[in-house]
Amino acid sequence: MGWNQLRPIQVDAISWVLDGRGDLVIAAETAGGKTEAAFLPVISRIAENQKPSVQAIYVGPLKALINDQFSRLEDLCRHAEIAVHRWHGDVSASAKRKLVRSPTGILLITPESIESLFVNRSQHLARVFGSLEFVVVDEIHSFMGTERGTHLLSLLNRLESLSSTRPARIGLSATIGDMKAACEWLKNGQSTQVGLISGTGERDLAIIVHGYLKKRPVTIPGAGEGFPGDEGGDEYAIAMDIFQALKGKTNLVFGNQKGKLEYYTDLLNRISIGNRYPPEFLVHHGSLSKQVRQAAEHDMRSDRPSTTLCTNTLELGIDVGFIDSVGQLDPPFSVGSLIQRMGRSGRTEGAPAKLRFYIQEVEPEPRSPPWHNLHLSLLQAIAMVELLVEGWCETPQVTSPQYSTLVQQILSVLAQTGGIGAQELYSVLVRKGPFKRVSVDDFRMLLQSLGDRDLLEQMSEGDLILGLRGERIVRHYDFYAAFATPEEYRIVSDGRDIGTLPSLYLPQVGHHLILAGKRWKVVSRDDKAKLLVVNKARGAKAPKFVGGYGDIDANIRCKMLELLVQDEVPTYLDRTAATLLQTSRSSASQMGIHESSFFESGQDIIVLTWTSSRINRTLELVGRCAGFKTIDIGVGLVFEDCDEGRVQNLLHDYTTLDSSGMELVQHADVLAFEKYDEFLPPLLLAKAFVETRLDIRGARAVAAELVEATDYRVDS
DNA sequence: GACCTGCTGCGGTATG
Repeated sequence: MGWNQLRPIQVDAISWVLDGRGDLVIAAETAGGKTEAAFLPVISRIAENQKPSVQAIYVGPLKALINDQFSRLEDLCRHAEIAVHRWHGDVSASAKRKLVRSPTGILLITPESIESLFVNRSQHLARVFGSLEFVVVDEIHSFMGTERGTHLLSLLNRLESLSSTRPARIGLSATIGDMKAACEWLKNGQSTQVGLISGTGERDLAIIVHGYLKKRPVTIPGAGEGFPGDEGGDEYAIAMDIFQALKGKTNLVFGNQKGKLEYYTDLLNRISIGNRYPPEFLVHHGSLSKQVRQAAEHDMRSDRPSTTLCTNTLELGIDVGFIDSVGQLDPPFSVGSLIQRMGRSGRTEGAPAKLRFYIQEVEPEPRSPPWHNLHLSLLQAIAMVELLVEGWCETPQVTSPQYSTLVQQILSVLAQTGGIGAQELYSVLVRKGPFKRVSVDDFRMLLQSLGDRDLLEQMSEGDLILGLRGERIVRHYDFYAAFATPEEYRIVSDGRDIGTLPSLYLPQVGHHLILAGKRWKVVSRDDKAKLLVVNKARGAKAPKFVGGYGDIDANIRCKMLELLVQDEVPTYLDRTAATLLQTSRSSASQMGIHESSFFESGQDIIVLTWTSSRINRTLELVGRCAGFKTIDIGVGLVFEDCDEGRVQNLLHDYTTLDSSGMELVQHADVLAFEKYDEFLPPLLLAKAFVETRLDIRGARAVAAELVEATDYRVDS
């Protein structure tokens, strides 16, 4: 291959795997040679002793990633004469039939396609995977703590039980906060030891944080329309700065909201044309059609400069060629995400990664609540940069029992076997599989509930089989994924797919729309085909998508508070950002943030907790449960129409209460989040909510800290 | 005040 030498992680992985020392996690940055580290020894082992069975599988989270790895592995395997196959939704049925007829070598596959094998080709599985020796899982950090991850672990467990010997698992991961958690995830309760090989990836960073203050429109009484004040901090100013800094080179600008990225792409291209410059801004996200996305990817790899505004779609390792610098609109939701995004720039030897933040704050009104003066977005961005430089990164939380995914796996095993006893079902999925925390009683209750809803039925001799409704669910092609997706309409122009929009926010016929960075007018709507036909137009309105809240780690909030009580101004802030930080510090000191966590605001009490989203969500429900009107504001909570003493008592009482959290559930607005939650009995639905959305122990610890800090102040 | 991911079998028609 023209390589001069192997990298250290490759040398270590080769001896680990060739010595047969068992399961392994390999952690290194993107393009750190992880794939070769895993596959060089795997290929050696297979070449020694080829069998008429798939001997190694590679599981990847994306079709595009599988396609990339497929070409790389084909090159590596050519001389060893080992076949490489891929299996995902875009692979032809004939290629799939061919593999099933004569299984060999290495198979690259998605979790959903493994699921489809169990449902549609169960009679061939023992032959195809009877001599499976290696299971390689790529990007395991993207699976940890998600439904898709639990789904995958269940499938691997079922797959491995078909093989005569237990295959070795090799996980490939980006660096996460606690690598042991990745080893534990891969091991999934089995008694094996999991080795860890980590690559070091120190790089120089060039970071600047641009701050903007958007003035509120000033309304003069009697003048009717408000008119804007100083134009310095609005979206146009931000776009102007992006245009000046990024034009003429190839860059990525990450954002958190698809609608906002569409808006900025349109604005940036208008600015380009207005300045007699080619419109070279592209957009890339999950609601754009495959053709639109591939066109953007193609442009990025070409020599022509272009800047692509994107979401996490371009965060994982898809090849987009050389990227000069990375922009970030608003702070992202995790440091891990920031590291991955930054890692996409300056991929040449010795070149620093370049990162530009664009953070817009809005000027508070005279009667705004006090935390509006703290410029929380800016604080969050700075906190994340500080944590990144310190080398800290989140560890994905893997805690929940995932009843929704268990429902899917029960239906899948029933489809695979045609019928099975309840005890054996329990053994396959719970005792040996990833649902170990589900008790026998809960499992029985779940089966009962699925029986009541006609998903399954019990025959007279005791075996469970699919019910009529269960049969319908399993036979629909929507069954294979463990995660839910909202209902969408396809947006089509001239017979070509542009993208999709959620049914919830469809523009009306005759109205305008920006999508794929272009302007459209809605011509017609077909509810049966879920189709919106559009034509090119001059009018424009940014699209709206369905969204929720991002969970933020406690450490980020903690660092935000730290920044408020320090004096030092980081060197990577521009002038406005530095001024805004000073303003938030003086507001914080005026509030008395050093002395207390409790603040009066009108009739309300504000408690600033500076902790995780999950803890705040829990404390919000604790308040509601005790009859308070409580609102979660991200960095803390508001207790409406209240006084500090009552809040203190509430928190104090909560620290002494020994509760499981189940009493909080009835005060939550929504309980069902996951795909098969609608089939759960109420008790399990409540348990799932407590385990995945709340943090009972954390909330109690924070409540105790808040109360103790107050006691100390009163005493002294 | 959020983002992302995945998917089968079929019947029809065109091509070799």
